[in-house]
Amino acid sequence: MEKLPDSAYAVLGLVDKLPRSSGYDLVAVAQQSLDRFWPISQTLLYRELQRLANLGWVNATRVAGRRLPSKTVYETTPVGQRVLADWLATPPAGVSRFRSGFLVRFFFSHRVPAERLRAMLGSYRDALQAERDELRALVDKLASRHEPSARIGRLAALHGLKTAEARLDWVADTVDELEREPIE
Amino acid sequence: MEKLPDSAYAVLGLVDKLPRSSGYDLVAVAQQSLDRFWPISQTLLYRELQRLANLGWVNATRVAGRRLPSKTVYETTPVGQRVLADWLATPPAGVSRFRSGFLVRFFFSHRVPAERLRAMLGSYRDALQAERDELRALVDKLASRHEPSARIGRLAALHGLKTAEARLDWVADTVDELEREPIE
DNA sequence: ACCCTCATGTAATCGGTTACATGATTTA
DNA sequence: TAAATCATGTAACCGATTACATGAGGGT
Repeated sequence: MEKLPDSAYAVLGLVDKLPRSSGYDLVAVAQQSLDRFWPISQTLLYRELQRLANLGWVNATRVAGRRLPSKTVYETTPVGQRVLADWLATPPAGVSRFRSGFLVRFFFSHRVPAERLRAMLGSYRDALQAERDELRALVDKLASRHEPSARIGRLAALHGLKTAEARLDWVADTVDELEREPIE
Repeated sequence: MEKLPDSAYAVLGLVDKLPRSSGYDLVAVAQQSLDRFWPISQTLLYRELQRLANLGWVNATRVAGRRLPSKTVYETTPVGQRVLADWLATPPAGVSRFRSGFLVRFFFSHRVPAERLRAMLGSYRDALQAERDELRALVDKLASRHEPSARIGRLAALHGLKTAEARLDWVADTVDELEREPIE
């Protein structure tokens, strides 16, 4: 059994979650929800859709539109559903590889004048606050709905919210410490 | 001015931070420190080193070793230092794109039996705890040292520590909620 | 003799992004 | 008739990883 990139399974999951959706629809969904913790570009999504169809994990059905342009809709096959279940059960390889544009800069900020360092921390805080506010709004919005997917979405958003809040605390602490004891 | 990937500047930063180090040394440093928030593989590091030398941002000096094999050591040029300072001052593009193998699975866990879901959360918690313990140890180790680089390293580690702790809280809350109100 | 550390690379592949192209249909 | 939405793609590139190759010197 060949091992595909996680993005392939993510697309499989999307198809399973929203059966009989077009690629176009799935792109929109991916951009709104999944994008925060597993970005998938439009091109990639279509490519994976092709692959999944070739593997027989999803069925592609052409639907002639009477008013809207005709489209292809997808749904998972029994095989696809089993593969998806298997993938969900395998723990992700290693810890989450995350790349932080802020931290990599911060790490090299020896020699950076204190004032600049404060500015860096400031714009990081701004970005975090924006993210926190968005996620807070999303959590609130989903709190009123009780279907499984809404609950899961809310919990995923909460994960991001807690993360952002913790990092905002870190920024505050760090600013304090650097004020009390500037570096060099 | 051409725009290079952040990894190029990260390597430039490494050279600047540890002047007259060999590629081999820098690989080791990158693997230990930078790896958590900006992984750079050995191959990539050597490639970027080449590029930086060609650009004149670092000087490469061949050092014949009498006992150890000869090596090439690097140091930033004045131009390189200015470029590095500029890069440090530019805020990172967008928010940090992070990919979570756990969250992407969790997001598709509709239909996953409650027991499995608990197992997923459990192994996520294990990974987080391991990360938290490592970072805690690193923070403690660096707390005793007061040079700029140790302080920055400690603060960067604290960033990861706080993040891991917040996520562990999230796991606990989520396990509670799913116990009180299972999904479907 | 053999393995470990030091030291630096090449080759192949791939996952993913950016930019662009196309065309139909609906709405203003 | 012009813009917006729906819908799907191609081409090119690139950053990064994996796997492998090589060789010298020191330690057991």
